[in-house]
Amino acid sequence: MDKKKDLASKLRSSGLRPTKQRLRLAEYLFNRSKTFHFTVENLDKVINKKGSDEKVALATIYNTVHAFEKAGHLKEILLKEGRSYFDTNTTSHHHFYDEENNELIDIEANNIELKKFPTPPKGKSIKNVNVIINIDNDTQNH
Amino acid sequence: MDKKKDLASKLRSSGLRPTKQRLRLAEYLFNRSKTFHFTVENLDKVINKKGSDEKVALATIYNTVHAFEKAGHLKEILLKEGRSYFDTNTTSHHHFYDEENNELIDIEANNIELKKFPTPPKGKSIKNVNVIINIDNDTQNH
DNA sequence: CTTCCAGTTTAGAATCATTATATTAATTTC
DNA sequence: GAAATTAATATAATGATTCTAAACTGGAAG
Repeated sequence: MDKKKDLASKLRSSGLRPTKQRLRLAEYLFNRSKTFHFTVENLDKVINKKGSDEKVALATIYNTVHAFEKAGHLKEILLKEGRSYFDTNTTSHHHFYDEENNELIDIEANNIELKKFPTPPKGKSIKNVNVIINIDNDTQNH
Repeated sequence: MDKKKDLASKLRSSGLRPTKQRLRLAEYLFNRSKTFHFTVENLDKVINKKGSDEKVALATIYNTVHAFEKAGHLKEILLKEGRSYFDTNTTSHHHFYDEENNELIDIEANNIELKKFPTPPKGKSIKNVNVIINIDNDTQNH
């Protein structure tokens, strides 16, 4: 199957040796039709669920996720302190965050437009813009 | 001096007993002309710098900062995982974040306006919007 | 093929910020 | 003021993440 080969070259062209573990994680993360959000804890649970063929060490999952992030295949999302969230959608976009259900929903970049735009301080330029819209149940009005 | 008295009633009206430690922290945090950003580590260093009259336990600093946050006197800012940032500016506003100098700069809410605005999922309403604009040195162009 | 070795994986220890615990101290209430 | 409640403290515990040092592997070079 040539999906495996594609992954291997994706890794290679990022300067990452396509090891068994990286391919396994890459396959889980990238061989799907829709992008998604996850934590390292999630990933560990899925990859190392009981009965799975071969375990991948937690340290390797951390290493790999960071390597993928550095290579631009993942984006980190800052949501709450104490836990890192990652997104396989690496295009410029934003998020709804539903704290109730601990759920993240993508907002396409072109669905948010900053009308006014502040000038960055002298000598600095904008690297990226990060919008998180926190949402609530609106049943009981506060 | 009636600043102290003001602080005490500020605490009391938030349901917080004006203890020595809370007053000390409140004085440091709120009796100043400009709002600012800090971490618990910062605060601990300043409050418990050697030679200071009386130490405040680190746990108390955490408790107090959280109590102040809950009472609406502080806002938490999510910047990088692993460390919480707080802001004494509790009005609705946004931030530039200069990762180079690890510096936060306020952007007034009315300097950013979302032109298009996505509709939140059914049954949900917007609680707050959080914009962080990451900035870079623009000397060497990438 | 075999050898070799830089790059990887691994288990477990270490770290760091934060939170919990259990005791002591300070405030408010009666 | 004494009792009751809330807060402060030192220290231990936690939980996510990073470090370490040893074992392993992919793939380049013979």
